[in-house]
Amino acid sequence: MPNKRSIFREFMARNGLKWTKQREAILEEFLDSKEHLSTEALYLAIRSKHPHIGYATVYRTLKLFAESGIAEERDFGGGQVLYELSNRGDHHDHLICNGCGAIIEFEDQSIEKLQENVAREHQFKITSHRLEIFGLCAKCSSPKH
Amino acid sequence: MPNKRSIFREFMARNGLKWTKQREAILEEFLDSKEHLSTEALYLAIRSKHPHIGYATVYRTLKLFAESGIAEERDFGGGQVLYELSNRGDHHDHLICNGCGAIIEFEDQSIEKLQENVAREHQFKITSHRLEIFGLCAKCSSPKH
DNA sequence: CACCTTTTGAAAATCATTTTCATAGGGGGT
DNA sequence: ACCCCCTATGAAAATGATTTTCAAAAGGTG
Repeated sequence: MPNKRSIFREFMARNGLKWTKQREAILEEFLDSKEHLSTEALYLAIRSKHPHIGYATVYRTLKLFAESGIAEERDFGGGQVLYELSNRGDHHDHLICNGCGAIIEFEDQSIEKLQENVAREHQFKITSHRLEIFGLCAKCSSPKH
Repeated sequence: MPNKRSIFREFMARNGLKWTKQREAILEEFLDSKEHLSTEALYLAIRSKHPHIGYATVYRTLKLFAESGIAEERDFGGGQVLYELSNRGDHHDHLICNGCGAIIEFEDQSIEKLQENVAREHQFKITSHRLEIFGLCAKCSSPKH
């Protein structure tokens, strides 16, 4: 099980891309952080340690993460694209709290199966899908809040 | 079954908003057009008949359609928000062809049920959800293309 | 170590969408 | 029908996320 660091380095090598200290710093920061973060959030986190790294570089590097497969782009409609570490193979979907912004992941094979049925009925070849459920999480829907 | 025209007019009246010729023209054009269209597409369609109507007015009016309930905003991630006429009550989801851009609607009660189960497990209160399946439609995945 | 190519950072450019602001126009009250 | 007040409109500027430009600064390969 190659880790994300080596997957990314291999991706870079395979595509004749260079290993720079900026990319390394951004990778480390990304791997350390919790999931679902915006380019802006990552940029700000990195800025404290590496004030010289520019916004554009963070954007460009996150795109590379997505291309290499170690990260996935998520557009939950908040105006900003979020990136999350991809957990090889297994697909998951999201519950998104409109109250506190929490993002809860879940996996449901039955739903996946039913989606495949729907696609089959339409002779549609699936390449990807997304299921997002919006609402209020347990905390935000409790009377105390 | 009040039609969309009257629903919208009532919404306007109820909120002290005015009935203008621009809004009427935009409404008519919107009701006439096929579903899932961008503000830009609607603006261009209207421009031929009403060259005086501005881009901003189309944006503002589409937002009103969404607020009034006669239309729904959809963000399929193509950079532009699309609007579709809302078909009373029933929820549907989408198959989106990456080849020709076709958007196929479908409804599946079993999937909805499973979503409710997932939400219940997380004590999550659903307000809305979206399920989008991306891939190739029958036409685009056939060998001839 | 040289050289060629990619990368970087800052600033400018894009693109969809929103806002500003001065003018025009609904529509309720008279 | 006329006023008057407030909303609506259009053109242009503003916004905000993301992308591109471009000259200067490295990778890394031979």
